Order: sequence, then structure tokens, then C-alpha cells
Amino acid sequence: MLELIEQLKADILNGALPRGCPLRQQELSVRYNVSRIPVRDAIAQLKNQGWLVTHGKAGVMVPELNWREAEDLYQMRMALEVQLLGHALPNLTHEVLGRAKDINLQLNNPCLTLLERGQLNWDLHATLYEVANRPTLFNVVAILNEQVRRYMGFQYGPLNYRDTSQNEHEKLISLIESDQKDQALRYLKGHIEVAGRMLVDYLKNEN
Amino acid sequence: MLELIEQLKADILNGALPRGCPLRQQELSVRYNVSRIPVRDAIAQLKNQGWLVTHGKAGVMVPELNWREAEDLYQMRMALEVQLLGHALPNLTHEVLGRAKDINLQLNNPCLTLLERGQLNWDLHATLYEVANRPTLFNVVAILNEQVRRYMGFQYGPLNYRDTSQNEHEKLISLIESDQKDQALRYLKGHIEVAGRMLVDYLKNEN
DNA sequence: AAATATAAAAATGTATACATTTTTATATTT
DNA sequence: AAATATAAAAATGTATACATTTTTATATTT
Repeated sequence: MLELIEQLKADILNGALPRGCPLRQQELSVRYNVSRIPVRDAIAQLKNQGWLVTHGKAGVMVPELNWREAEDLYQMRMALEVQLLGHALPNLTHEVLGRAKDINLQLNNPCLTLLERGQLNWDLHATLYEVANRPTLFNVVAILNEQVRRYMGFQYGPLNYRDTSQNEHEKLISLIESDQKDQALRYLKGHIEVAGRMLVDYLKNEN
Repeated sequence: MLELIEQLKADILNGALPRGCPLRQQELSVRYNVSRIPVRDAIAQLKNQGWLVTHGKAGVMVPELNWREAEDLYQMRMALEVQLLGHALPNLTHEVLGRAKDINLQLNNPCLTLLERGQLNWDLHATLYEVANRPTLFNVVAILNEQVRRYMGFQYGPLNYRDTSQNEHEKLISLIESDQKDQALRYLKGHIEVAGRMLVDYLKNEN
């Protein structure tokens, strides 16, 4: 069923499932070659995580992208990820920071789609957050980042953002390495804030 | 199915479903007089919201209470509810504040269980937050408060907390009425912090 | 003709039956 | 006797069939 969820998410992202019109369990069960039971399970899960919303009293649909939601998601990320990094700081060994650097190098690759870039970006952040040992907080942050993925299905923003974001990661890691805790936390906050503002501005201009 | 979820939550709270040992879909379906399908649906939902956790590779169980989780929940509440109230402040008319005051009066009733008190407490907070018009943020905050309910199934803490909490609500509302925004936000933060610390201290001493 | 009421169709929700996976008990090996 | 391998039992996962609810199309009323 996890696989089915991923397929649905992929088809939501690539536009194979149209926004705004109801999805029928039967159609989906034909499309993915399973019965309606796993389809129902997957729909319930995706509804919980904001990938689908109810359509009337029966049925669900892919929601429209919406800048207010994006703003909320980034505001929550800002508040919670700063907390999480704060808990992680005392446990961030050079080994962990090394793993983060390796991921950041992969972000160099210019062929990455925005979606792949988003995945690596989360992998990097998650590497830092994991050592916080705060599963409840981590879990909420993970869900928020997964929800943000809904907004990464298409290219947006200025082209040079790639380098900006990558440099920001480098700066963040070096602040942590040199034990400048408060500055690292403020820097992370700014990093998320900038990414959020770029997305929100883009969404506002689209409509 | 929503009814089934509520029944399960109630039975988790009152201890009818034991912690730590696996719950079987079959047993639950007999207990609640439904087939395994709605039981499965309910279990999935409760797992998503922290009321159940997986037990090995097959099965779920009621998780033990755990002070680190409680601490995380209250830290998240602190950060996010302050944001939410901030968005709500410009829209908080006297009518809305009046509704909040009416709920606070009900908290006078000394016969309330901690659980009923928790419900009214959330009703009050939700009244203020609703006018923020931030459904995504509101939804996360609502889920956090629902998760906190898991920790309210039993009596704890000093007996005079009732009055303390109620006075804090009064103070918060009066700060809002007199348009002292920053102080209102800081006061809310403290209000949640105190409640969280009380719970966490209690949980730490229990074990 | 617009608004409401009724009936048919189509959707979702749930029960039962079967398939697959996981767990537990037993047998075998070292 | 402890550790591993095997077989039986019991669990979860999924397909199909039926029940209930919702939607849509048609008929009726004002």
C-alpha cells in the first residue's frame, strides 16, 4: 500500500490526476490494478496529509495550490525546525556534519529537477535533525516537509536559487562546526524564511 | 467510523484497552460489533495521530505515556499557538471574546473531570484561533491538542491548577481587549509553558 | 419557467471470503 | 541444552459482494 501512496503522490505531482474534480475509487482501482480497499486506505492517508481534500459529501479531489497554505507550512517549518536543530546541536558530531556535507555536494548536480532537489534538501535537514532524538517533533517536521513537496511539482523561481540555497547550507554547517549556536539557529530560520517567501511570492503572481 | 474512532479513544483513555500489548483486529471487531474493515480504518487513523503505535511487524498497541513526547507536544503548541493567535488578533471582535469568556465561566464548575476541563480549554483556545483564518496552521494545532488529550485520562497535578488556569484565561482575554498585543502573545506562551511543565514534571515523577 | 419533489443511477461504506504475511509452537541440528 | 530450521496456526492485507448513502436525472408542482 505504501507503494500505491507513492504512485498517487507522483501522479498528483505530475498532473496525471487533475485538480479540482472528484477522483473515483473505482477509476483509481482500475488505473492502479488493485481493488477499492487499498485505494480507500491510500486516500484516507493522503487526505490526512493534505494531498487530497474532500469533494462534497462523497469523494475526494486534488486541491488547488494556495499561497496561504504554503505560507503556513513554511511558518511552521521555521518555528519547529529551529527548535529541532536546537535539540540536535549538542549531538552533532563531525561524522554527522560530514554526512550533511556529502549530501550538499550532490546538490551541485545541475541536472536535478526541483523535486529531486527538494528530496536532497530534506535528506540534508533530516540528517541534522535526527540526532536531536525527538521523534514526536521530528515526525511533525517530516510531515510538513512532505506536504511542501506538493508545491515542488513544477519549476519556479529565479534560476540562481540553486547556488544560493547550497551556499546557505554550507554556511549553516560551518556555523555549527565553529559552535556558534545562536547564529546557526538564526541562520536556519532565515534559510527557511527565504525559501518560503520565494515560493509564496511565486504563487501569488501566478494567480 | 468517526464514532468508532471516538469509542476507541475513550477506551484508550479509560484503560479498557491495555497499554503495551498488541490489539487484534478480530477482537476489536467483536468488541465494537463491526467488521474488520472499519476497525482497520480506525486503527490507521489513530496510528497517524499518535494514539496507537505499531507492535512488531503485525499489529498495533496503545503506547506508554512518555514525558519526552509530552514535552515535544507542548513545545510545538507554544510555538504554533502563539503564531496562530498573532494572526487572529486583528480579527478578534468583542463578540468572539465574549464567546471565549462564556466558555471560561463553564470552567468554574468544580465537578468537571480533567478530561472535560481539557475539552473546554481547547474550545476556548479554538474560539480565539478560528478567526485567524489559517486552516492549515489551525489543523496542526488542533491535532496537537487532540494528542495532548491522551495525557489527560487521569488526574494529576496540584488541585489548585483549576483556578490558576482560569485566571490565566481571564488575564489573556483582558490583554487582548485592551489591545496589548505583544503582551497577550507572551502571556499565551507562558500559559502553555506552565501547563506543559506541570504535565512533564508529573510524568517524570511517576516513573 | 423556476423551484421543489421523486426516482434512478452511481458512488462510498461495510461484511465476508480468500491470499499473503507474520507469529508461535514443534522438531531438528549442533 | 541452546540455537536453528521447519511446520502449523493465527494474524493482517486484499478482492468481491452487498448495504447504504449520495448524486444526478426526471417528473411534478407552483
